[in-house]
Amino acid sequence: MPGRNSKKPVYSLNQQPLADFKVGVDNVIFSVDTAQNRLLVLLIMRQQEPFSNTWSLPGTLVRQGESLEDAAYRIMSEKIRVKNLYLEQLYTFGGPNRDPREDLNSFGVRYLSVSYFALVRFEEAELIADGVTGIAWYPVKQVPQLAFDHNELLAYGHRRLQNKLEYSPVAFDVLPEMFTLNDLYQLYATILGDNFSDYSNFRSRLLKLGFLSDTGIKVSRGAGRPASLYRFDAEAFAPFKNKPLVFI
Amino acid sequence: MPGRNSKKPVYSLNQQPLADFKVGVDNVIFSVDTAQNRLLVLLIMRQQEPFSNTWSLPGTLVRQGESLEDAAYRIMSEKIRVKNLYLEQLYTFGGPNRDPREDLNSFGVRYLSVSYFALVRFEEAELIADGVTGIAWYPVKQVPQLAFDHNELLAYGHRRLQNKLEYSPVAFDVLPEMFTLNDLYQLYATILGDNFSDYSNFRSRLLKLGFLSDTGIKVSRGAGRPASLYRFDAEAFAPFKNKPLVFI
DNA sequence: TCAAAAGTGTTCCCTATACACCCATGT
DNA sequence: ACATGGGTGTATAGGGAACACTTTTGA
Repeated sequence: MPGRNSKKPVYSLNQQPLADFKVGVDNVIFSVDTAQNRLLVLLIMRQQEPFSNTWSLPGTLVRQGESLEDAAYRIMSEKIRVKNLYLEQLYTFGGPNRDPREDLNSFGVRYLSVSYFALVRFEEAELIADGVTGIAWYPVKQVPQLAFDHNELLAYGHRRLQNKLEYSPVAFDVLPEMFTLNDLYQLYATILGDNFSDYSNFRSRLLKLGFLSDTGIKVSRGAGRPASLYRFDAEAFAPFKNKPLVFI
Repeated sequence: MPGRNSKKPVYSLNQQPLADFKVGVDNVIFSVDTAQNRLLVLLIMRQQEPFSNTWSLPGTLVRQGESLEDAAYRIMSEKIRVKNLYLEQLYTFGGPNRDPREDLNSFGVRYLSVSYFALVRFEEAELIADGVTGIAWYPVKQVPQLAFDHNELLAYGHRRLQNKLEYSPVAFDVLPEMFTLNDLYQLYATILGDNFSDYSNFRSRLLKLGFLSDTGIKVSRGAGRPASLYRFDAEAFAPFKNKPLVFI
């Protein structure tokens, strides 16, 4: 294999030039505003070309020695301070001419984008405003036109989030240590859309599964009977691991 | 942004050098040997370092002007001649030091791998033996130690195939135009493992869904009552599109 | 004492499962 | 005739959807 930086393109065995890539990572970061029952996504106002002054998903280019997941976490840490989160790879877009930068001064270098989706706790997620870049939580239902193909990416991430929620216990990664069953229900309802299930049925189904333990502690929120705080019991959940399990 | 092939690494705004990538595509290609009821995967005997003389999943490096999916299809067309197939992106591996080539004469270039999984018709898939490279269908249950992290990749692809089968009509992409319900049942049984469902229940469930149309044509295979040939009716299936639909 | 929220129970219906049984063909 | 595989029907159990009802608090 020829060395790096030879002026000629690298050829494979059958003499076809290989493409050179920079790799970007874009994150679809969701959170749930339980007060207003809205699903939010984190957007960044771009300051550079291409798509300057356009909202976009937060992204970065992968650095030397950095894994894809490292890069995904780095984006998070540069934009928000969070404790609880769930992160998972989404999809990879890599067609030529996807990124306008390929046409400019790139000299044949292509841009490939690996996307991740994340779910974080809204209450604890503190946005890092650097005074230069615009950054904001947008209700998913009201996102404007985004840069690149980010609208599609968001749609794809949204679908994936909905599936994850139905089939795996992501919710507990993002809920406080102790929570009421109504907190849990609201989380499901705002992500999956209303009418996804009756509250009392949701309740009994989950309790019957047996991995939610009642702490006995009661909390009162305004009028009404106080609610029990529950805790997710990871040990009791273990047998369900990797099993198709439907929560709704 | 600095031009290509400058001797210095490319720096982003905050002076961190970006990684340069070559992008590989690896395919997990499945087929079903209905005669012997075995799920097969296509393996290639590597001829080059690293992992020379080791079985591996068929792969290639992405060329200039070629999309990821193009590359995935190119792998297929270089190894087998197929008509019916289903292809879908799987996962992207991109950690540093994943590929031993990065240590050799790569001078900092990293190798990222985007994997695809495919399902093809075994009967029509004609392997292209070039006399040099070993190529073979291996029963999934008997695959040996593979190059790179390909065993994990295969396991991941297998799980994804099973899910796909349960929730979407992939089977019909890979079945002949007309097929008996037993053909369909066997396909499901060999991929999902036996005891996934009773035959007669599988039968009535699918027929009730209403997107399989009886052609009236009968085929006799040895002893026993002749079976009806059915056809997948894409129009009748349309309403189920994107809906969670369980076949098993 | 009444509204609001938490929590329990009941009814109905649908469907997955496990079979038993009938049908049409080759030998 | 009978073995073989295709195809139909039925009885039962469990679970989801809808909703009525009870309990415990704040105002």
